[in-house]
Amino acid sequence: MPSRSSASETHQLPRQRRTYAIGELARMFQITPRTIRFYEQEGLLAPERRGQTRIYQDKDRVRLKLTLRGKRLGFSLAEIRDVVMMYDAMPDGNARQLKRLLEILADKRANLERQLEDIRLMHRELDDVESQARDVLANLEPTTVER
Amino acid sequence: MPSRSSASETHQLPRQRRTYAIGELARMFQITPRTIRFYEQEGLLAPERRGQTRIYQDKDRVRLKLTLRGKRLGFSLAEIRDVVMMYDAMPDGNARQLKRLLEILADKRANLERQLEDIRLMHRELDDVESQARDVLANLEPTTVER
DNA sequence: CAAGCACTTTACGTTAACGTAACCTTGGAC
DNA sequence: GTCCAAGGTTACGTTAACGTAAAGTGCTTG
Repeated sequence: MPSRSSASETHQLPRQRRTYAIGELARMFQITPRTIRFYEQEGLLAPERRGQTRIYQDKDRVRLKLTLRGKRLGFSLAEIRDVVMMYDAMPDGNARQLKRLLEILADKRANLERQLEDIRLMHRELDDVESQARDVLANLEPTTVER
Repeated sequence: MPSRSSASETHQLPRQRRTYAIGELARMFQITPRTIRFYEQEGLLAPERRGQTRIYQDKDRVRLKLTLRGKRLGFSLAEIRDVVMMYDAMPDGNARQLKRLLEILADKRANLERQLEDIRLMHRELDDVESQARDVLANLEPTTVER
C-alpha cells in the first residue's frame, strides 16, 4: 500500500499525478474506455499493468492526444500507428527505416497542405451560403418580429 | 440528332462540353463509377437520364467536387448532403429551415477552426520528428556515401 | 452481325472503428 | 461480510462507404 494518497490529493497540479486509470483518460478526452482498449489492441498504446489493471503514464496520455488529433485530421489508426511506432524505434532504427519514416512524414505534410487549401475553399463556400441564406431570410421577414 | 458534334470537338475548352458521362467524371476525380452511383443513392447527386444512362451537367460536377472536398475534411456523406440539400432548398425555404442551416454552417465553421489548429500542431510535431530522424540518420552514417 | 466497350441494376461482401452484452475480479466503503 | 463501482476479457453486432460479381442493355466498329 503506497502512502502517496495523502491530504495533498485535492490540489490538482498535473505534476505529481503521473499515472491515470483508464476511466480518467476516457473522461479527459470524452471517449469511452472501450476506445482506449481498442487503441491498445491496435498497437497505439502499451500501458503498464498492475495485475490486470492498466496504468497509464503521461507519455501514454500524450500519445492518446496525438492519436485523437490525427483522427480528427482523417488519418486512419494504422497510419497513426506506423508513424508512432517508427518514432519510438528511431534511436536504434536503421537508415532504411528512417528514410521510410521521412517519406511518410513528407506524405502527411502534403496531406496537411491539401487540407489547408480545402479549408480555405470550404470557408469561402460557407461564407457564400451563409450570406445567401441571410438574404433570403431578410426577404422572407422584412418586418416580421419573429414572435 | 443534334449537329453539335462538329469538327470543333477536339479543342478541349471546358466551355461547350456541358455534360459528362459517369466514366468521365470518375476519371476526372480519380474515383470509380460505383462511388458516383453511391453518392446519388445517398441523395448527393441527381443527374438527368437519357434512357437509363446518367447525364451529368457542370453543376453536378461542382457538387461532386464539393462532396469530395468535404470528405477530405472528414465530413460524413450525411452531413454533406444535409448542407447541399438545404442550400438547394434555400430560395423557398422557410425561416426555420434557414436558421437551422445557419446553425449547421456555424458548426462546420467551428469544426474547420479546430482542424486548422490541429494542423498547426501536427505540423510542429512533424517538424520535430523529422529533425530528430535526420539527426539519428546523420549519426548513423557520418561518412557513409549511401552506396 | 458479332464483338466489344461503356453503361445499367441487383445484391452480397468487406473494412475500419468502435458499441454492446455477458460474465468475472477486485479494492474500498459501510 | 457484503456491496458496488471500476476495472478486466471475450465475443458478437453495427455503421459508413464503398468493392465486387453477376447479368442485362445499347451503340458503334470491323
